[in-house]
Amino acid sequence: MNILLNNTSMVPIYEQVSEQIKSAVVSGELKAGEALPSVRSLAGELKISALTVKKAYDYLESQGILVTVHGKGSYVSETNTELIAEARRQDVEKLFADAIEKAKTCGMSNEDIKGVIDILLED
Amino acid sequence: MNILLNNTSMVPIYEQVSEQIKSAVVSGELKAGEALPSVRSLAGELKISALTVKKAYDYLESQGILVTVHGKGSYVSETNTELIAEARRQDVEKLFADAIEKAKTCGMSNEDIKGVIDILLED
Amino acid sequence: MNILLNNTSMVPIYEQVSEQIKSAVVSGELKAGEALPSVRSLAGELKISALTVKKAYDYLESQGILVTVHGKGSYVSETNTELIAEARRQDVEKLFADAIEKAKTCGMSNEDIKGVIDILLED
Amino acid sequence: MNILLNNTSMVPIYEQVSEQIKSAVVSGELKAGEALPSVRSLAGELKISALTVKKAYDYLESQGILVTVHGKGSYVSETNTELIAEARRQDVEKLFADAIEKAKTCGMSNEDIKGVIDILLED
DNA sequence: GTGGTCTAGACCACT
DNA sequence: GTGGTCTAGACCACC
Repeated sequence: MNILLNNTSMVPIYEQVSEQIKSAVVSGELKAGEALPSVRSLAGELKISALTVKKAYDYLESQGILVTVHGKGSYVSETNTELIAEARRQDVEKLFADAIEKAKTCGMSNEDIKGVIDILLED
Repeated sequence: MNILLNNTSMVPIYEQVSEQIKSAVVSGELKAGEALPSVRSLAGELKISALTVKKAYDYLESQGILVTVHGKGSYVSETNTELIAEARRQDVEKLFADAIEKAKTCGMSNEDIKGVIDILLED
Repeated sequence: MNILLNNTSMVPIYEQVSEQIKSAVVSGELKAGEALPSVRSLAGELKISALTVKKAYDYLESQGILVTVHGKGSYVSETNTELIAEARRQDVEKLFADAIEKAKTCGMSNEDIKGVIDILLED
Repeated sequence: MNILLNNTSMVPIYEQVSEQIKSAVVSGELKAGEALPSVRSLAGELKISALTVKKAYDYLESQGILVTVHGKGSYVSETNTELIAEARRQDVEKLFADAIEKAKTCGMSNEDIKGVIDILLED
C-alpha cells in the first residue's frame, strides 16, 4: 500500500485513504480476496489515528468493496470489480456535470468548454 | 437579489451566498457601483443570521469584488469585472482538470472523456 | 475650502473634514476671526450629510479651534494658533512613538530606524 | 502565549490577538510547525468568545502565517518567516511615511523630524 | 438607518 | 478533544 496524505487539504484524511484504496482495487493493484494491512499497522505506517483508518475501512465496507472478518482482518471483496468501476464512472460524470454547470454561469459556450477539455487532455 | 440556499448541502451558507453574488457580478446582473442589500435586510430575506451574510460580504470584500462604506452600505467594486471573470475561468479550469485526473485513475481514455462531455453538453 | 474626501478609507468622514480644516488654520490659510462656510453649504459642496459636517465643527469647537455664534455661523477662534500647532506636534510625536514601538517588535535597531527616516525624507 | 488585551481601545480584540501572534512568529518566539493554543483554550484564557479567537486565526491563515488542520489544531506555517518579517517592515515604513506626511503639514522641517526621532530613540 | 464588533451557546464533522 | 459553522441578540460608531 502506497498512500500519500495531504494534511492541509480540505479533503478529510479518511476520504483520502479510502479513495486511494478504491483506486488500487479498480486498477487491479489490489486483487479480489487479497488481504489489506491491518487497521493498526496502516495507522502506524501513515502516522494517523487507528480510528481514522477504521473509518476509511468502514466506508469501503459499506460500499461493498471490502469485507471484514472479525478477528482476522479485511479483504478485497469478491464482487465484480466492474460494478465498482461503474460507480466510479458515475462519480466522474458528476464531477464533469458540476464543472459544466459552473462554466455556464461564467458565460462559457459549449465550444469554449470543449476547447478547454482539448487543451487539458494534451498534457 | 435572487439567492437560493440549500440547507442540507455540505457547502456553508456563507459560501453559497458569496458564490451567487459573485456570479451576479460576473454575469452583469449586478453592475459596478450598484448597492447591495444591507446585511440585515438580506439576512431577513434569506432567514439567516446577519453574521452569516456579513461573513459572505467580508469574503467578497477581501476578493476585491465589493467595497463597504461604514454607515452607508456595500457596493459592487468599480474594478474591472473582466479580472473577476478571468479568475472564475481559472476556477472552472481547475474543476475540469481535477475531473480529468480522476477519470484517468478510472482508466478512461481521452476519447471516453470527450464522449462524456458531449453527452452532458446536450442537456 | 478645498477639502478632499476618501469614502473607502477607514478614517471617518467627519475626521477627514475636521483634520483638513485644522491644517488650514495651522498653516495660516484660514486666519483668526475668518468665517467658515456654513454647515449646509459645506455639506452641499462635499455631497455629504449636514450632520456629518456639524460633527466635524463640533469637534473643532471642543478643541477651541472654532467658535460658533448661534444664528450667524462659525469662525476661526482668536486663540493663539501656536497652541494649536503645539497640540498637533504632540499628535505627530505620538505617531512617531507608535511607529518606533512597532519597528522594535520587528527587531529593527535605532540605526535601522534612522536609516528608514533618512530615505523617506529624501522624497 | 502571553497576550495582553485592551478592552477600552478602539482596536478590535481579534486584531490585537492576531497582531500579537504575528509578532511572536516574526520574533521567533513561536517557531515554524509549532502548535498554537486551541481556539477554545485561548478563548478561555483571555476570557473572550471563541468566535473572536477564531476570527484572529482565520485572518492569520489568510495571510499564510498559520495552517489549520481540521480536528487537530492550528500550527505556525512552514513558510519562510523572513517573508513575514519583510511584510511587517513595509507596514512600519508606511507608519513612518504617514507620520512624516503629517509632520510636514505642521510645518516641521527635516531637521525638526530628525530631532524628534533622536529624542524618542533615547527612551 | 448603516456596518463593525462581540457574546454565549449550539450542532456537526474530523481526529 | 479539535476546528467549522450558525444563531439571536447586544452595543457601538458612522452617516
